[in-house]
Amino acid sequence: MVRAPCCEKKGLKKGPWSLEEDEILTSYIQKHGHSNWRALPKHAGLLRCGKSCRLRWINYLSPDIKRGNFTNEEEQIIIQMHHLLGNRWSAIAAKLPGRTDNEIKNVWHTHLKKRLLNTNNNQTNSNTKKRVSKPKIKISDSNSNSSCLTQSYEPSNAPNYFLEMETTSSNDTFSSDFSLQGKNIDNIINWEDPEDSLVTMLEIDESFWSETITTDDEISSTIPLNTELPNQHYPLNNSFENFQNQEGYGYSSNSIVNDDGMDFWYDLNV
DNA sequence: AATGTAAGCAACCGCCTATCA
DNA sequence: CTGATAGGCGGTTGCTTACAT
Repeated sequence: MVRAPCCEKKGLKKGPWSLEEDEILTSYIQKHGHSNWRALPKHAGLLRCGKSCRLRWINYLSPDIKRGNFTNEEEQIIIQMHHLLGNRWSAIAAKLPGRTDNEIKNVWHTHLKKRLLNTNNNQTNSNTKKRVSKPKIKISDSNSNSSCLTQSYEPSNAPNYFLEMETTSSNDTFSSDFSLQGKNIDNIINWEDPEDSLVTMLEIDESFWSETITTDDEISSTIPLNTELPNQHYPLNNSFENFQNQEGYGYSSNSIVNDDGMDFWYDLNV
């Protein structure tokens, strides 16, 4: 049985919101909050479905929304987080306070994707023989010397680990997820919580976008199967499992292949 | 000035998961 | 355990505006 869309009730308005509707919704939420979106329009006197109200509030009316053009820094963050997370717009938005997933999605499709494609084409044209290395995600001991672009995340009471990423991929449909010899990175990193997250923003570094030749042999040793990960320090969540189910990607112990045939590696040195 | 085309963006649609009875 | 419901998410649509011819 297929559930009917919530907006199919007769008489519910669709399309752009009027100023009056905005004022009604804003006023109601400021007074009563939005604990129940489905019941909200009825109580507020709006001829909209709850989903529509929620979307309007979250994407436009909420006082937390930051308006205006994206800064270069914000765009770089989106680009890098997209390389890490793929089209997980809400997760990316969690790293950009005041920006909504919808807004980020729009910016990606209208600006950043084209920009990356152009950049990639220029690079390809300038050196067509250059092989693009496979993107590589590494988690390594913070005490080790590494020349890789390094993101430090050092939550209190946690061992010092670094998340490192090397990639030359500019594939606009690139999506990613990680598992570590059967242990997935989402069990280590709570992407949704900026307070507890191991991952803060990757530092912008020109080398991040440079093309390097990487052979499989260069990838350092992977974590032994019996290695204990410091899960006790990091809240578990099930986003990996959800993502896996939604996207249906196949993955093995240390490589992932997406629909476009792109694979990548990660390793964990402890 | 009129028309066609592209770009930008708000909003909708459908699916998924979490929750609860 | 099962089914219904609500909230959330990503993909997509379609309207509006800007720009080109």
